[in-house]
Amino acid sequence: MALDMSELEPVSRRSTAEIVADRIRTAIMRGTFPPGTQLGEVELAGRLGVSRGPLREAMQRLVAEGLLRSERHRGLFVRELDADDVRDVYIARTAVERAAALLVLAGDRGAAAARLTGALGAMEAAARAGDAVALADADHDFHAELVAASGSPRLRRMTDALLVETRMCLAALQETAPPAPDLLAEHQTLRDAVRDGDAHRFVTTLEAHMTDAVTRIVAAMPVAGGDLTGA
Amino acid sequence: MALDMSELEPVSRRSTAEIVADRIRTAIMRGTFPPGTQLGEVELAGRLGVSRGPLREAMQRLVAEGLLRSERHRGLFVRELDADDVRDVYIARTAVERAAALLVLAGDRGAAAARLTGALGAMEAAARAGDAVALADADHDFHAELVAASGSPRLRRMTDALLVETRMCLAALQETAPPAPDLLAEHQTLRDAVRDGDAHRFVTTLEAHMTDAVTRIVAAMPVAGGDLTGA
DNA sequence: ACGCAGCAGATTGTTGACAACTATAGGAGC
DNA sequence: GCTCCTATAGTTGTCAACAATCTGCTGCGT
Repeated sequence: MALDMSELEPVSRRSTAEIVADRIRTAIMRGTFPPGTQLGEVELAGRLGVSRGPLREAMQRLVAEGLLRSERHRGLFVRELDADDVRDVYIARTAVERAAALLVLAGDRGAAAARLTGALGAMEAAARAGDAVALADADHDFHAELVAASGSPRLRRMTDALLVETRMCLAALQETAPPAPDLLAEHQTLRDAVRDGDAHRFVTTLEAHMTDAVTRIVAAMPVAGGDLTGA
Repeated sequence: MALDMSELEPVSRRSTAEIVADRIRTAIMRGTFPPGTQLGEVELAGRLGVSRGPLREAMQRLVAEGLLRSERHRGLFVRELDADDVRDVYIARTAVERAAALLVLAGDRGAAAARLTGALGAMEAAARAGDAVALADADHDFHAELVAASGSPRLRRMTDALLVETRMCLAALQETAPPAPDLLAEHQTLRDAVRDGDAHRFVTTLEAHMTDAVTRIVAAMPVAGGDLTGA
């Protein structure tokens, strides 16, 4: 692992809006604010100990990321994701992670494989402990590490946003319970493909991994226009 | 082309921050604010006829998009792009546009090819007229249309941001003057590949197109640490 | 009973002023 | 002459109050 230089960094270099945005983002990710809920400005500002000004700035940031939906003079709502959104998230993730993996394969594969192995260890531990949320965290970290290892800031930023949306889906579905052994095996295959420099195997496994996740999530989703009328 | 339903849309559905962000984004794109310039809040707010509140919200949005760099208690600066950034932008663009093209090839190729042909017409007209900025606009539109035709909102949003950064590079270089005939031929090849459903040809041409652009831009860039000292 | 005008409550959008911080220019001391 | 300290100007960060708008309810008229 890299050195921990956090002690040397200035304390308050991050703006208040950024900190507030991070807090709300994780809250949305964890399912604290289910999709569709309205976020009142005064209540959130009071709860976070800031005024409405910085909070509104943070909200605009989240709107730009696609996590919130803003209706003028009506309020801010947590974005609701339908089946098409789930498909779209995974299409984008596949595109970005594929590109990241190709960059990794052209670079330092050993270091990347080591980082992925670390994330794999966390997944195994979570799976053994039967901790579903920890498993989701480790899964999240695995893919984040993969893209981070590519060294591309833009792919990294895109993935961060997409992973948050992924967690939103999972949180809304209240633990879709993917079969842990299969999940582990697939990620192990990805790690091995990175280690061995096998691009074709990686891409094939990744695409299968993504389409599997989509079908599982979409199947567990409540039907969009859930009425049983003939139309 | 699709129907023009703009008359039916509500007048002020877009928030002020969004409008302001669009204005500043295009200004940065067009090179009105060169990279590195500080954007004073009071001056911008006065020029746009809004107060500092909405303007700061718009700024946060642009910071989230990666167009601005915020230094606490010091100000907002237009992001400066070095050679690594150029490479990164084109890596991300290649990843996104490749995925978009594969979606298009799996969908309505004819409609997509028609939209691309329209953008190609604008490129030809601009090339004939020798209008470099119009050519850049048409080039921009071509790639935007391609990704829009994929029907993926997320790929669309990513491309919008990446294309703005692309224009930033070009504007900073004061018309890098790519050979117009070659540019036209490459885009024609891309259109034909979409029309014929030739995925391999499309990807190959796209990658060549991107790497060409990178080498051309990087070569025309001022050297990062442009001192001639021995180090 | 049903529908609609008008009102009350709450929420968002905007503004101007105040506080905190940074950078620069000038002068005192060595 | 050079360095360091200080005052000052200009910037950003934050806040509380004001204005505009939407929603739900009440009461009247048909």
